[in-house]
Amino acid sequence: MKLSKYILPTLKEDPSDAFVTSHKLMIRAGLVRKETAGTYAYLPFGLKALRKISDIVRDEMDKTGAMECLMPELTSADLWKESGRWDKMGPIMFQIKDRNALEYALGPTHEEAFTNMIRSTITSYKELPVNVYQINTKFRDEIRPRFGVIRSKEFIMKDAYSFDIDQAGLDVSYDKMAEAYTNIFKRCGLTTIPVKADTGDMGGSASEEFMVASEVGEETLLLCDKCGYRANQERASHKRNSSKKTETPCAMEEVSTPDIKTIEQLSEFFSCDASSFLKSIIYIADGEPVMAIVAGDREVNDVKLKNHLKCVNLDLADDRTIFEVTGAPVGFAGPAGNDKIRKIFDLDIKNTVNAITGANKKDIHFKNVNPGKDFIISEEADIISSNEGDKCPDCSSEMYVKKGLEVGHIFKLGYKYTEAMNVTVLDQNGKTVHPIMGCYGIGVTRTLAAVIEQHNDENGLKWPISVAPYQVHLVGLGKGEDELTKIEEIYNLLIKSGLDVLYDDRKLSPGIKFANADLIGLPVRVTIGKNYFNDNKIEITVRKNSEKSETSKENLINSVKSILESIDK
RNA sequence: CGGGGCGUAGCGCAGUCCGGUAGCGCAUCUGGUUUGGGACCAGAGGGCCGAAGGUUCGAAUCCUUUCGCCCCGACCA
Repeated sequence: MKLSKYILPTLKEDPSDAFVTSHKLMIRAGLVRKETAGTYAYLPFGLKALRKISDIVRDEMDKTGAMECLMPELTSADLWKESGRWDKMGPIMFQIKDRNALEYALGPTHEEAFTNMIRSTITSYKELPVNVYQINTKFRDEIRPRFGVIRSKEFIMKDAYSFDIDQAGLDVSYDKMAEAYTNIFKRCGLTTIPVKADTGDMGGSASEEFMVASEVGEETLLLCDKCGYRANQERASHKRNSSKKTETPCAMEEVSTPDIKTIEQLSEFFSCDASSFLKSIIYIADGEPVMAIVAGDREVNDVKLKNHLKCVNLDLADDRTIFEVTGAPVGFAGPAGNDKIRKIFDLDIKNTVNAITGANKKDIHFKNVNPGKDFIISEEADIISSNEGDKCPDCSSEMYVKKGLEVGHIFKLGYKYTEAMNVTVLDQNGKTVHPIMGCYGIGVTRTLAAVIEQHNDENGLKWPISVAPYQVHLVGLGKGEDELTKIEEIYNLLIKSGLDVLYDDRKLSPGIKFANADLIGLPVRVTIGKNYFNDNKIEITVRKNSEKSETSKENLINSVKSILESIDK
């Protein structure tokens, strides 16, 4: 491809609306253009990289025996109503009507579509297991799209769904996907961390996320290097201290705490550590108020609480509700002397001694509050988030925290959809059974952004060869007809050898061409200039490490190919 | 949805406080000189100042409304 005829709108300056590296570079290097918030147009250069990624995904998926399909984007509301997600996922879906007022959703995911397809095509255990997938656009009405293509309203995803006759089969299908994912991300030049994750609204049992360590990551991971424990903060747990404090329990008494509400203010007022308090947070779980009680230095983990309550909606209660159920304004709630509300106690609470907590009266706290004496631990669960420094649940050594960007997610879904949508096959005994499902996603467009997050420097992109839009960047620095013809010869030579070449044939000064080559970051740069016209010397530069070498026209192809082979090793 | 910031040429920005009919850099086009790390000279094109309404003799600038974009939060297979 000749650059003079190529749409590659590179930018010298960072676009004003981009904040993260990948977003800036994707725009500066001419991969994408923003259409509006959360939607991007892929230009030729960006699409080429995207294709490289989807080709890798497709290749590895096909190797596992999975079959590529293509589901409609316009999905009937009936499908969603059947699974119960029309209302449940409502806000995230773009729900639309046709002229006859029939309802549709632009697919935010395709469990229903695939399940429906399988329902009408598979009838016997002999046909199982199957794994079907697609690489297709997803539409999600994100509350806040951000970071370029990392969180957008429209993005490309590879989603796969496995159907097995039993749990043992699902385990095999799941493991195959885990392996394929490891291969896929490795081939894309990404270092990923597989972590245990929450299954969220998807339901199901096991779930792993493939995370790329990144400052722009939206997830917090808890990691233990000693035993390899890796979990998303949403579901990470930690080993608790099992022993009770040795202090002698004292009698509970009221303390006047005018206008002192936050844990911070309380710590100062009582001059003691945040952990001495019982923090009582009021939530509304599917319309019912509940109180979550955790140590003052801890945060309630909404996901864990939601899972424990098995509720669909969990929100912080508004001020009025808080007043109604505690008899006090925000800041004075506590488990002691309040029997009206369902209370969930964190696992640590039973070991507290002489704690301080709200008295359910304005401007009053209790001190020397003790479980068993001043309140009963009616319901106990792990409802706090684990933090840096907490002890690993498996080996008790200290865990640390890293930010992660989710590029892939695999689930053991279970029977949720096959039951809800009544998918059945006949088993060996001629009995009607539901197949068991797994589902497996990869954010393809997000993976592209992740690759760029991991491969760049101050001058621009540094493509791994596997996803580079072109392998070779040919920079021609020729003047007259003669010289230009000689460069053209080299260009043709490179192309004939099967290499994918971008030839900068523009009439621009060398500085611009070099800066541009660095920006768009193709793995190998071949420079044809006066050294070639005078001494038959061709310069090869490796973008990744700036290593330069010289070769002749005769050895060019071999040199380039051997460099390409060695670079990413 | 809450809090903050911003919409002026393709891109990055100044001008807005203090009203007088729009400017800088880069990019683009023409001609010429240049050519191994973002060259130079001369010339040219390009903007209803996000939109609507209002105040005024006169609005990019003041007032009202509205739309959009970015950041933080809530949200998030």
